[in-house]
Amino acid sequence: MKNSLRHLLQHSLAIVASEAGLSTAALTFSIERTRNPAHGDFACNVAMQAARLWGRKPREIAASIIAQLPADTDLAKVEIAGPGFINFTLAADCLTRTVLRMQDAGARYGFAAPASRPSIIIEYVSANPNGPLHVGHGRGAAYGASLANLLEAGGHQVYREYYVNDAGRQMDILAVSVWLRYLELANEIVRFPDNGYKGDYVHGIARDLRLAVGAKLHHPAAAVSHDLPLDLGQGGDKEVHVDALIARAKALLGEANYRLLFESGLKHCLGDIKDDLAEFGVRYDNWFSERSLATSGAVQRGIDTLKAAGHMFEKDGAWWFRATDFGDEKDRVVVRENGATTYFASDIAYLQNKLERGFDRAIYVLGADHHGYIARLKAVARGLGLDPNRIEIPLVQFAILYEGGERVQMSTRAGSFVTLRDLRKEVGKDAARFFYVMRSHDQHLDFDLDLAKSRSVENPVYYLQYTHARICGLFRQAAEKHLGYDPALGRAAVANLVEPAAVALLQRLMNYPEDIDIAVENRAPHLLAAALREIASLFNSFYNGTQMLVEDERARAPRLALADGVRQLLAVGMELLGVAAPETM
RNA sequence: GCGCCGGUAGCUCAGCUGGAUAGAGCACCAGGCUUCGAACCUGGUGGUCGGGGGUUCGAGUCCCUCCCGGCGCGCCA
Repeated sequence: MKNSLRHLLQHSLAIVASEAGLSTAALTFSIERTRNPAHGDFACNVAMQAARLWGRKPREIAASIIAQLPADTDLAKVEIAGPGFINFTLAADCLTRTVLRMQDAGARYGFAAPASRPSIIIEYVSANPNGPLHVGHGRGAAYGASLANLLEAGGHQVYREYYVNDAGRQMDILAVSVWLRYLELANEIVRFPDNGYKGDYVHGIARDLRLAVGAKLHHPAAAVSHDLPLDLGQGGDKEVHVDALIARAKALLGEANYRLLFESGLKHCLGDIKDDLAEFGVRYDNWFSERSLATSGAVQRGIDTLKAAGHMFEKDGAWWFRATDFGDEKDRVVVRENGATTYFASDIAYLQNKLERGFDRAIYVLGADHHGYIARLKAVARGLGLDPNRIEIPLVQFAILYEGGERVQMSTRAGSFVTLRDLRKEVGKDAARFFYVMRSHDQHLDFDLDLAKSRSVENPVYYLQYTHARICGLFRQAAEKHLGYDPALGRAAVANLVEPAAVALLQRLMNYPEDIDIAVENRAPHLLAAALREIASLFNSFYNGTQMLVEDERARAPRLALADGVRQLLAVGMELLGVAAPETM
């Protein structure tokens, strides 16, 4: 609708401008839905914009434009208002035909044609597999999954990927944490490192490991702790201490057994994460192994690419990426003095890999604490000779947990956190998914656990589900009362939808495709959530004030057609957000 | 210190490229079920859009500055 109005206006504008010998080249204008019905359906600011450029009065320009406007069957009225707005009122049947458009489009109402927009690889969560997901990860999961669905609806081809950090020091720390718990089972008590993973799940992994391999990994406590540098709690350095412990584990266990230990931690944690996310309705097309980047030579190739392009230099025995050439704050180490590649080296390879797989865009959904990555990754893209605009990095702000009015501190390492699994058990998948994406990802989220747990009825997700169930109930009632629904008659008689509440609902429904567009372009699933709530609310107003199951078929059929359209729209919309649409509650 | 994200009703938050009288939910007040699902609906109270400048026909939105809060600035991942 906006587009066709824009066409009409541009046609008219060209005539007005040429008659006055003026140019429209620098002229931009907006067409917006009005909020006030007295202003018609759409308003355009073109006359005011032109007034600024041309130095004439806005209302005079508006009058000239209207005079040249071609006739259009969708338009009932065009008028000047306020400082020079041009207000458009649509023809009545243009509005009611929304019901027909919804029926014709079916579940895809508001969606763009598949593959009509650039293809996207989107990565979300990608938490290190060294413990269970906590509620902070939940937000990234809910946002990422909903966004991926939304992008698909918006015509993007979407590929969902999880980057598994199955290499690196954090995983080694998990391995030794498991090992020490394993030794404890045989009464070999070694002081647990301050930097180790203290969560209960580590004991569980250790027990499983003991069952699986027996005493194969056993060593006396004295041999393990012999001559280790002091830990933080002993007045030493926790990093140095834990690194020494890792080295000790490798030395005592040997390559094969250390691998066994390492894999037990990885398998367990990754398996737990996969199950957790699946139960949360968060799915992936691929789980991408970080380690595979090293073994396949991708890491080396990334480094070579940067070297060949002259963006690497050697200093203090290490190899650096000259990120400052591309707008980053500082240069970044890629290969350490000891020859090991950094995590950043994997990032380079992974980005190169993603874009070379043929995706037009790569979206990284990251936590707000990773914002330093934006400049860094864009610098890498440019260094690799790729367009940095192909990378988008929406940051998900922190979810701050409150329980009993107190802020809950979270730390994976200290083992004190609320897991995503616990949250799902308490508030349910649907409420949790909706709660997470109700707000802008850019906004800090106060997650009141008490409210979410004990008074979950107040969660707006129930409003949507209730509305959906209510419409389903309506059709059950229709069948019982033998007041059937004739879709064809509904189409034929849509002009009978004249109640103010029906008109308000139809207007909102007519606008829905635009809502989807805006949500897609802004990577903002919360806008979809808001649109669904408004539509549900408008439907409930209509429903409450108008008897649906009336004897008169020509009144009943269009009302039911409208209700059916809303039902389907809500069901599809909720599915995009990962929320179930029950038929009864 | 530098950088990123915020500051909108008592609370939690919406507010697409700058548009008309700044919205919703909760809370509070007053109403609505012999009738399709009252987990609903109708109406009302409630605002220096953090402060101050600026840009212009017009600023919650853009620019500058200050204040407050969160987060980040490793040869960690």
